[in-house]
Order: sequence, then structure tokens, then C-alpha cells
Amino acid sequence: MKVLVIEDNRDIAENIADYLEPKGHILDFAANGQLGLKLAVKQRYDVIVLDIGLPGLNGMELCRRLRDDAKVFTPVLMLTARDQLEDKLEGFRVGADDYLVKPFSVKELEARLEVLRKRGGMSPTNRVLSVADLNYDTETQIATRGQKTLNLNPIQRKLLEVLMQNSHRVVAREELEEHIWGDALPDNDVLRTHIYHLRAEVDKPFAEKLIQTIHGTGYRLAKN
Amino acid sequence: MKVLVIEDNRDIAENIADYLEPKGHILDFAANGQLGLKLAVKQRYDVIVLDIGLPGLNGMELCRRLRDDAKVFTPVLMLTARDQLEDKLEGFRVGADDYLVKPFSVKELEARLEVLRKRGGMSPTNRVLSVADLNYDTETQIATRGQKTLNLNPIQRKLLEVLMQNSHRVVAREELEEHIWGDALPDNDVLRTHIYHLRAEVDKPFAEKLIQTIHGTGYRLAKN
DNA sequence: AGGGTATGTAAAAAAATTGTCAAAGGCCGG
DNA sequence: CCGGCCTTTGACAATTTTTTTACATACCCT
Repeated sequence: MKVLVIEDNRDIAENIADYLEPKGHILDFAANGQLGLKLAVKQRYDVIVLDIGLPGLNGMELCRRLRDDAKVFTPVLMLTARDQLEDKLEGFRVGADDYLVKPFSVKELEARLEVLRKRGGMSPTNRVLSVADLNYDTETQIATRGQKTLNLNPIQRKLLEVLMQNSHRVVAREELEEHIWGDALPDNDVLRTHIYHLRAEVDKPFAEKLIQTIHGTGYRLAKN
Repeated sequence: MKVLVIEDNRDIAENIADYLEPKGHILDFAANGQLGLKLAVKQRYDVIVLDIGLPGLNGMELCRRLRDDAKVFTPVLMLTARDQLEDKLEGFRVGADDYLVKPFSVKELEARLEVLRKRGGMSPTNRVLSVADLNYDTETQIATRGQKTLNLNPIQRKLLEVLMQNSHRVVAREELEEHIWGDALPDNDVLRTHIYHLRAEVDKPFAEKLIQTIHGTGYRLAKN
């Protein structure tokens, strides 16, 4: 697997190299953003490991340019410090695919890189779904809106996931029911109550409402 | 499934290839518009994937020529950048059938291609219908005219969809009724009221009226 | 032009859908 | 077995949609 590591910290870079190179992976290193961007565009990599806290051209901006300007969609795994939750979310907005909090285990890094490579960069299964200021991490199953962490139960999480993955369209009531209960659909519409509860968490405390009902059809979660 | 991919960006093309070819699909690639158009005309494809932002002969013009000059009606899926909404609408005007915003998931691309292939180009069911400055996205079910977003209820949406899909001809009253109520047609003509309400949204606030009455027959939604 | 039918307009009633909430029932871990 | 969370039930309110009704206007034909 061909990996580009954009990381200014020598120790971290070395750690990664020591673990991955003996396993037969081919690594390129860039100690700053400019070089990293250049390599990412010129060469073809399976995955890119990108530290957010870079000097000079910062990681976020790099990622944005990579996607928007250079049209390169190689999967990007961000490295973030523990206290950079903000940045992390912003990261997904600019097109990152996964993240790891420092300090991390190289072993886990490798596992995640493998997953990203298999998905080929364009899978719909981004780890973190993001609509407006609402975010949902499909792995930790933690949802946040703005600063607040939302408190969701299983059904609400499933609802949220489906709605966020399909925020570009209306999701029919039957479709939602099917996602939650399979084919053993409930006779009365409990869904109504669940949407109500979900709204209480997602929309009630905020000015902008994201969950819209399309009367006679279903629901849509989107800005505006 | 035989697919023609017209895309100048090597990475995107490669990503598509890596995902679709192992699944048994046959892909042809064209890195520029001229070659793409030539292939599209000479060969027979199930679907065409077309990047709008091509150098030289641009995607929009290519699509127009394909439809208007070469009379080739192979379904076309456009690839557009996030900020090209304008272009997208223009795209449907020149005969594209669906679109995907970059970056997109290859998985979703495949799903959409399958849908397009099944329709086989005979059904004029574009995702976004467009007549003059009126647009209706059949997936989000959002209708806009000019800058304004129209507020439609289920019946009005159905009416609009049928009328826009058949803007080239007059749609008989019975046909409209059948589309809305199936075969349980209402005894009195409620349709009149619904057309009235639809007009209130679609035409009332604008100078140019799009919904025309053909006395004794039905209605037609078209410019002029 | 004028009668008859078709269509436009508008308000109000009826029906359907959706929102709200409290309470009951179910499940699981301690 | 208890307590807490999750899910469902059911009743009612609020909202939205659909139909009804009534009258005005436009169109077509002789």
C-alpha cells in the first residue's frame, strides 16, 4: 500500500515509518504542507495521513485545496490533538474520511488505513456524517450539534444516521420504518413519536431546525 | 453494463475504474470532450458518465450536441462540482438525466448508473425537471422558480411533475386525474381547484404564466 | 350576439396527517 | 427483585391537505 504521510513532527513520522515500512508498505513523507500538497497531486497514493497542526499551509486548508482545486479524492486520514474536536469536525467538512486522536497506536493506524484503501476513497460510508453544525460519528455513535453532545437512544441514532446519509433527498416514512424495524413494520405509526423525540434532541434547543417534514411523504434532514 | 466515462481528471477516472471494473462492468474512458463525443456516437453504451468541467469541448456543449445533432439518447449522468448548481440546471436543459456532486461515492455512482440503465433512455424521467426558470427536483421534491422556493402540497407536486414531464404536449384532464387518484376518479371535478391552487404558487407571483389551459382538453405547462 | 358548457376564483367545511405528551409496558443490568 | 432506560400506546391538539360549494368569468357554437 502506498501512503503519503504529511507530518512535521519527526518522532511521529519515524514511528509510523518504523512500523509500516517493514510490513512492505511504501511511504512518502512531507514535513510541511506545501510539499505534501505537491506530492499528493503529482503522485498516486492509496491513502494520505495528514496532521492537522502543520506549520505554514495548515492541514485543513491543504485538504480543502486537494479536494476542491486539485480534484484529488485519495482517502485522507487526519491526525488531531485531543483538544481539537472543533478542527476535527471542520476536517470532515473539507473532505477528510477518518481521523485518529494523538497519541495513537500505529497498529490502529494501519487497520484504519486498510479500511480506507478498500473503500477506495469514494465510499458513502464516511466515518463522520455532517450536516450544517450537526455531526454524527458512526463509529463512536456520538452525535453533536454545535458544542453540545446529543443524548440519543438506539432508535434515534438509527433515524439520525439514515436521515443524515440521505440529506439530499426526502426519505419516505416507510423507508425509515424499514430501516428501524426491518420488515416487521409496526401497525400504528410509532415513527411519529420517535421523530418527535429525535427532534427534541436535535432541533428543539437550536434556532435553525434541520428536520423537515414533507407532508404526505416523509422527512428530510437538511439545512434550510 | 457498458459505461463511457468522459473525465479529464486521472484520479477520478481511476477511482471509478477500480471500483466498477472488478464488478464486471466494461468501461471506456475519454480524457477530453472530442474523444468522448466520438466514442459516444460510434459505440453503444448503457450509460455515459460526463464531467461538466472538461477542457476544450465542455460537458454541457457535448451533451447538447449528442442529443441535438447526433440524436444519441444514451442516459447521461453529469459530474458537477459543489458550487455549480447553476450549471447543473443548465445540464438538465441540454438533456442530462441525473447528476452527482463531487466528491461522490463510487457506490452511489454505481447505484445511479443501474437506475439509469434500467430506464434505458426511453423514459424521460430526469431527476430534475426544468421548464423555463421553473425547476423541480424529483428527489428532494423541492420546486423553485427563479430564486423563490415554491410551497407545494402532495397533489400539487404530483400535478407539477406530470405537467413538467410532458411539457411538450397537452395533458388531458383524465390523464392528470388518473395520475393523482389512480382509477378511483372523483365524480365532480376537484382537479379544477387543484390546478387553481397550483397556479397560485407557480404562476401568480410571476409575470410569465407557464400553465396554460387548452379548452375542452386539458393543460399544458410550457414557456410561451 | 346569446345560450350553454367549461373553466376560474374563493371561502369554508371536511378529512387526513402530523405534533405533542403523559403514561404504561418491556427489557436489562445490578 | 428493583430501578432505570427504552419503546410503545393512546388520546388529543394543531396543522395541513383535500374536497365541497357557490358564484363569476371565459370560451365555443350556432
